[in-house]
Amino acid sequence: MGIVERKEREREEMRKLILEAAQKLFLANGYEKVSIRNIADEIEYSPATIYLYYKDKNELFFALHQAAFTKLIQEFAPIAQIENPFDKLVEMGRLYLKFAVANPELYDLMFIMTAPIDTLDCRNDVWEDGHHAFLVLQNVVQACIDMGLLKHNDAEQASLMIWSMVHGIVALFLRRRLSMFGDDRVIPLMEESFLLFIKTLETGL
Amino acid sequence: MGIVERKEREREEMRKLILEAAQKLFLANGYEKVSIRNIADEIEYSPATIYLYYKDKNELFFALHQAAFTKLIQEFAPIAQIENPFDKLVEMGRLYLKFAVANPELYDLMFIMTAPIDTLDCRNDVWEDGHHAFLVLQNVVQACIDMGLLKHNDAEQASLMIWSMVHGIVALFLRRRLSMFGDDRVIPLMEESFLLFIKTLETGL
DNA sequence: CAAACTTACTGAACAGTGTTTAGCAAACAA
DNA sequence: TTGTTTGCTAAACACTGTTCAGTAAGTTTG
Repeated sequence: MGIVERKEREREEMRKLILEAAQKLFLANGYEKVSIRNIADEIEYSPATIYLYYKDKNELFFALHQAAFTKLIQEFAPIAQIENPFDKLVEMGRLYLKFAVANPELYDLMFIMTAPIDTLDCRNDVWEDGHHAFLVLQNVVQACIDMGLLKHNDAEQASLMIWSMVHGIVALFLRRRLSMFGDDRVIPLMEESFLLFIKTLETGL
Repeated sequence: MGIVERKEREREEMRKLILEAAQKLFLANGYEKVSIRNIADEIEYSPATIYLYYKDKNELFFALHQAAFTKLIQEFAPIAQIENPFDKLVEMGRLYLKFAVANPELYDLMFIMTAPIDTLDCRNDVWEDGHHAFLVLQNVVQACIDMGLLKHNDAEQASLMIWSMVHGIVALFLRRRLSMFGDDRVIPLMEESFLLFIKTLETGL
């Protein structure tokens, strides 16, 4: 009686098929131009079918947002090799920036768009992916404090400040609020601002 | 022959009527639920009429975004009284944060939504409102440098770093990425993070 | 004043959106 | 071979932004 197991498996495959089609269209055209009908066309099913596997578009976006988090975490793997926690912190920031610039749509989905978060809100769920990622940062900051590399002793506060700065520059860039600096200067300026921030952590501005 | 003048005046009044109706609905229901038809209903005109005064929805959003900037600048007026440029900088940050928390939809329109910026892009225009606001910050930072209150000597870089941090915390909050801290802790945490940032500017983290 | 022209506005349509539902055919269980 | 469940879809609903032909009023001209 392996039928229910097979059904379960088929169901998961269908969810994956939808998700990957959505991801493909999403990365190719940007999230604004991805409609349920587009995705349905892509996988050669009716639009209504998608609703048998995902409650609504927000839930689909939430699943995409989760996939983006696993990608970010993968790209963070190399930092485990770094001994010094402050160097680790700096490299985390650099990789975070790099990820955002290389995957603007994914970053948007993870940290700017409200769509994925809306499903959490209406399910009274917590944002586990985000919380987990924040705790990774907080642990590194705590390690810095423990080794006397940072004098401020509240790791949570310090982590929020650091995340805010890095997110800030990325968010301004992705939502085209740095256009006044000119297209050719923006990316270098972002990097310089990040480096200046690191220097400021060490010795003040 | 004051007819063309009167017509011009009536045109401006109509633009204002549309803008204020849009603003009202916008602040009451959030931008996602404001449609051209809603606005048309509000002012008791046909939806098509709105297109005689604004090219498209983005242009209307751009006009709203401009109005929000004049509001922000108004709220920044008191900082002119402050002598010490570093105190000025701190107060600017505080007012910026306050504005964002008090007017989340306006802040979103100014610094997060892409809609208003899209009209600039397709007109090959520059973001004057944003650039002007940034220069206000940059001037204060430059004054700090000139008085030896900040040691880093590139005011543009330093300003971008400061703006990024403050925008970052606001953007994370407005897009509900700080939910893990609990509704009651978020606002205090934001303020603490900001104060920690100021302290970091002075002496490092 | 009447005719010609201009302007301001609108009803209706177009092409799209997310989402729901009734119904149908195939797969399964009895 | 029945009866039941499952997977899927066509069609519709209620929206969205936007365009355009047509109308009625305002304005200018003869």
